[in-house]
Amino acid sequence: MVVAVNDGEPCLLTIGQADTLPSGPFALEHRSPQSGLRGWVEQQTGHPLGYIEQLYTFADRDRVGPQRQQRVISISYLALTRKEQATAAPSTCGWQSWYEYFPWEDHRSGSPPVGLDVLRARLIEWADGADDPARQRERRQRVAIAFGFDDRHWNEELTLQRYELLYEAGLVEEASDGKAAPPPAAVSGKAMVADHRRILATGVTRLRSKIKYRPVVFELMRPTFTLLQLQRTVEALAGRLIDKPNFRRLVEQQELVEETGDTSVDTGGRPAKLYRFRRAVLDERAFAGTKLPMSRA
Amino acid sequence: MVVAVNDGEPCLLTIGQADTLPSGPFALEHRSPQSGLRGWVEQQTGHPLGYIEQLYTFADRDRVGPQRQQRVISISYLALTRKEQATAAPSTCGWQSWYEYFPWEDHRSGSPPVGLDVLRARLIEWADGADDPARQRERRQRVAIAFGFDDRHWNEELTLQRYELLYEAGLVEEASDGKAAPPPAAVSGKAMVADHRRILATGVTRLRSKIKYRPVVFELMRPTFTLLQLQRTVEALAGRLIDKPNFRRLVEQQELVEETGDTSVDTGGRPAKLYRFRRAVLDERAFAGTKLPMSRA
DNA sequence: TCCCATTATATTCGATCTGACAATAAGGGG
DNA sequence: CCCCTTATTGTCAGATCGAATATAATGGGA
Repeated sequence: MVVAVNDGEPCLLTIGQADTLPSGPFALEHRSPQSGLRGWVEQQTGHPLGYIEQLYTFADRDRVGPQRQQRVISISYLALTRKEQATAAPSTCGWQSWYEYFPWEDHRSGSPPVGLDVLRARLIEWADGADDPARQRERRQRVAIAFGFDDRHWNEELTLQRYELLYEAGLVEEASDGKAAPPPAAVSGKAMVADHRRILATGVTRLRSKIKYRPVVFELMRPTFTLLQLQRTVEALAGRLIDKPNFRRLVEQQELVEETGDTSVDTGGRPAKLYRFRRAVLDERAFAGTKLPMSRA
Repeated sequence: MVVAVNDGEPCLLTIGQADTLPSGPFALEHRSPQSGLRGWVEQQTGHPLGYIEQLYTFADRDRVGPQRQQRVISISYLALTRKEQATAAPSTCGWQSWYEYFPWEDHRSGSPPVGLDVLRARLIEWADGADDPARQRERRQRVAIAFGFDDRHWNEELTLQRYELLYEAGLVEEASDGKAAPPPAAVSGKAMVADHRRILATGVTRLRSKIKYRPVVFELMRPTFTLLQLQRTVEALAGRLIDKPNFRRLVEQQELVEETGDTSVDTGGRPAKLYRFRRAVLDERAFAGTKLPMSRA
């Protein structure tokens, strides 16, 4: 799964009918699958992959086809890059906004995305269709948490849980069992081959979580950028709006960026200072998770 | 990597001369390696694995031996269980404190572990032995961050980084290149077969991070426990002390536990209330990472 | 030229959280 | 009944966070 953000849209590299993630067998000439992936993508996009991370390894029997008596092992990766370079890429691959596959995940407009109410209604329908009342309550609760019902807040990090719920409820095309038709693609999103959309959901979840404690966003930025551009990129990934002054405060007090001295020729209004990522922070600081109530030193 | 905590010691299941992690080839009769692992460990320990998580998949050429022209794929897992059940386990496997392999990681005594000063000295030596001054500074900084020099605080989540630094500096047995002898095992820890100690370091890092945002500790607890026992378990994993009142506040305000009504027949002092894990929280709440400066809803 | 729309940047404020520490409660043993 | 030990509760200052306000710099139009 190769991700880039341009013009405020989080995009993903696809092949085929925009329904397949780039993939291939390991070639033995590479030392690791990582380096194989890197070479392949750099050739395709003309841009180096700044960041690669393993997502998950699938080794289940019966994953590919129904009754193959052979185990296929697939290692999925998450990679970050930029797509600006208009390279003469083969027409077999292209960039797609990832919200085409998950329309319900884009909350940047301030209001819920179109179709989310439809999904909610059908999810409640599904929950109420459970066998016994206990299971009904349990389903309703899961749906309420994942999709932010009642007084609960929307949690952008639950992308995978949401996709799994929709799958379980038969509301995405991949899970259509013939019983009930899923909603139109504008609501339930574009389907992908095999379990590729699930891998995508895993990657989105991982990335939305990761940007909060490691400075990986900068892999998606141009060498210099304004703070608003940086914010828009984070918003694109998170799928929700961020408070501008607070975002600036956060970035500045962590000393993640430094001014270049230049200002941006922008789209109107006061010119914005240009910044660059301070790569030194990667050496200066350790970026780790959250905290625990510590004891006296 | 199978982890349990008993009597305040974080333990790990080993085979061989306590230098090998349990492992085996996938059997085709299992649907997934996960279920194969589960069955195998349950048979060995007599206790169900409460939690399994994939750690990392190694698929590099040359990982096993120097010049095998065959790719071996290893999927490593982290699993949590309890070891109380004195099962008639085969003598081939046993439990070892994980601090036997990482003595420098145990900061629960309040003071730095014995031997850490030796490692620090030799690490600085290694840093100063770099080719050019720039590389020297870079090494010193990495060492200072990972091992908490100067005014920097000890960060328990950097276990993997620390092990990798020690490896790079040739201070662990696995990395001995014949040049300089690593410190004695009491300082540099017990070595393991192949890269098993690196996998272990990965697992420790992951677990130390995970306990902070997901309630996985309870997989290591008995059905009922006192808050101090819970705290001691977390401390065992984190390798550092926790403030008691603050820990209690954290656990209670998140409603992770409920009183059983009983009190513990304890080792002296006021009896402690017994608690049990509220499994319902897993359904009630979503446990996700940290926060981002959000916008007005 | 001056005003205004637009966007950037700086500052403030109250609520909440966190680390640190003090105080009180409830047992057992001498 | 005193005292030791551990459990439990409470307090308090500083940091952090979400929210909102105030000021600055540009271009465009009256």
